[in-house]
Amino acid sequence: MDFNLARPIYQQIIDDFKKKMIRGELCKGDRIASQREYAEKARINPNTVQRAYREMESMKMVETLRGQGTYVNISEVDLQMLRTEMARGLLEHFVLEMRSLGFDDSETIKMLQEEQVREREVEDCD
Amino acid sequence: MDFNLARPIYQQIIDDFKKKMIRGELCKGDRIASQREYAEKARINPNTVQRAYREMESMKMVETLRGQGTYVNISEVDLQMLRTEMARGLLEHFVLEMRSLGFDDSETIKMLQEEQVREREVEDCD
Amino acid sequence: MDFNLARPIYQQIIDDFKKKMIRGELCKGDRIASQREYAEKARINPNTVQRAYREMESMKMVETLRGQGTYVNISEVDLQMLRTEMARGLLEHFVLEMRSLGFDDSETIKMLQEEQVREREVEDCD
Amino acid sequence: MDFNLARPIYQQIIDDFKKKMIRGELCKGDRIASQREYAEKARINPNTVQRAYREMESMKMVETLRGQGTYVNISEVDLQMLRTEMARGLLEHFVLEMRSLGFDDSETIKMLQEEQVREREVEDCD
DNA sequence: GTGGTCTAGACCACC
DNA sequence: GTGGTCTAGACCACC
Repeated sequence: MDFNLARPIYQQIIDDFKKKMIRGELCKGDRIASQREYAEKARINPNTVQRAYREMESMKMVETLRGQGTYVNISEVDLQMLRTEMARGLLEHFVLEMRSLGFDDSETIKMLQEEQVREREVEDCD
Repeated sequence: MDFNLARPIYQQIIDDFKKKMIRGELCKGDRIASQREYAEKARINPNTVQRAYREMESMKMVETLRGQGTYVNISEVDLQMLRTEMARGLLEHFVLEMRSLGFDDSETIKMLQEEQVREREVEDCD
Repeated sequence: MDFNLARPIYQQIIDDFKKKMIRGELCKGDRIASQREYAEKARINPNTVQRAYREMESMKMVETLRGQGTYVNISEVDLQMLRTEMARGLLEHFVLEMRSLGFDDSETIKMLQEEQVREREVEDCD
Repeated sequence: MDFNLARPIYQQIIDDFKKKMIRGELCKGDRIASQREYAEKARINPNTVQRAYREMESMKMVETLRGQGTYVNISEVDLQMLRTEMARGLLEHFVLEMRSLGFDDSETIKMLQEEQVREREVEDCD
C-alpha cells in the first residue's frame, strides 16, 4: 500500500479495510493481520496501526480478542451503509471533477454510458 | 500542494498544471512559477520540479526561455485533447470503482443523476 | 568514449546510439548496455545515462523493460528519418566551414570529388 | 571556448588560432591575448596555454616579444598551407561520415549541391 | 535573477 | 540483477 500525504494514514488504513469488506474480500469472522504484522508490511509506525484498529473497533467494523487477534465483525446493515457512503464519495468527486473540466451534467451522463459500454467490451476481450 | 506517494511527484506537478490550463486558470502566455519558487513553496527538490517542467516543455504545454522563465504555450487543439484525456481517466476510474462496490451500470447512472441534482442544490445555497 | 565539453553528455550518448543504429551496428531487438554498465564503462554518473536512455525512450528509439533492460526499438521509417537528419547536419556544417575557409561552392565540389577518389585509394590499399 | 576531452587542450588552442588566421579574423601584426589573459578567460592552466603559444612560435605562426606580448607573424605561404590542411581535414571527415551513413559518393555530391543552394537561400533572407 | 547539466548517493519496484 | 524517483548540492550560461 501507498499512503497519501494529504490525509492521516490511520484513516487511509481504515478506508482500505472498508473497501475490502465491501468488495467481499474480507468477510465477517475473517482474521485480519495483527497490528505488528500490518505495521511491518506497510512500514509504518505500530502506533498508527493501533489507532486505526481502535477506531475500527469503536465503529463496530472489527472485534479484537485479547491474545488471539482481530476479526471482522461487521453487520450486514453497517456493510450496506459503508457501501453507500463510499459510493457517495465517488459520486461527489466525479460530478465535481467533470464540472471543473467544463462538462455539463447531461454530457457527463452520455459520456458515462459510452464508457460503460467500452469497459464492457474490454472485459469481453479478456 | 500535497503529494500522493502512489504517483511520482513530477507527474503530479504536471497533472496540476494540466488541470489549471483546462480550467482556464492558466492561459497561453502566462508565466508560471520559476523552478526554484515552485520547489520552495511545495518543499520539494528543484530537480524534481525541473523534470516536470522539462516534460511539459517536450509535451508542448509550456515554453521555456533560459534566464527568463517558463510560459504557458499550449495550442487550443492540444487543450481540447488534454480535456478529453482527463475526462476519460475520470470516467474509467469511476466506472471501475462503482462496479467494484457492486453497483451495476444502470444503478450507477441513476445515482449519478441524483448526485448531480444534489450538487446543484448545494451550489444554489451558496 | 570521450565526451565533448561543448555539448551535454546525455546528448552525445544519444548521438552515439543514433549512429550505431543508422550504421546497422545496433538492430531492432538488440539489448543495449544497462544504465549502470554504460555509466561505469564511460565513467559518468548513472543519472546522466538514465537521462539519455529516457529521452531515447520518448523518441521511440528504444524500449525499456523495468527489471529487464533496454532494447532497440526503432521503426524502419524513423531510422530513415534519423539518417536524413544526420546527413543534413553534416552537410550544413561542411558547407559553412568550407565557406568560412574562403572556398567557393564550386571549388568545394571539386575538392570533394578529389577527396572521394583519394579515400577510395586508401581503402583499396587496406 | 569549450574544449573537447578527446584531444589535448593545447592542440585545440592552436586550432582555434589557426581558424582565426585563415578566416582573417587575426592578421599579421595583430597582438593576441597574453598567456595569462587567455588562461583566465578559458579557465585553463597557464602552463597549457604556454605550451600552445610555444608551439605556435616554433611553427612560425606567432612571434613573442619579451615584455610586450605575442603577435601574429605568419607568412602568406604558410597561411595558404594552413588553409589547405584544414580543408583536407574537413573533407576527409565529411567523406567518411557520409559513407558511414550509407550514402555513396555520387549521392553525397548531389546532396552537397542541394545544400549549397539551400544555404545560399538562407543567406539571401538575412 | 532565470533555466541547464552533472554528480553522488539513497531508496524503491520489478525480475 | 534491472530501471525509476528523489534529494542535495555544485557549477554553468543567459538575462
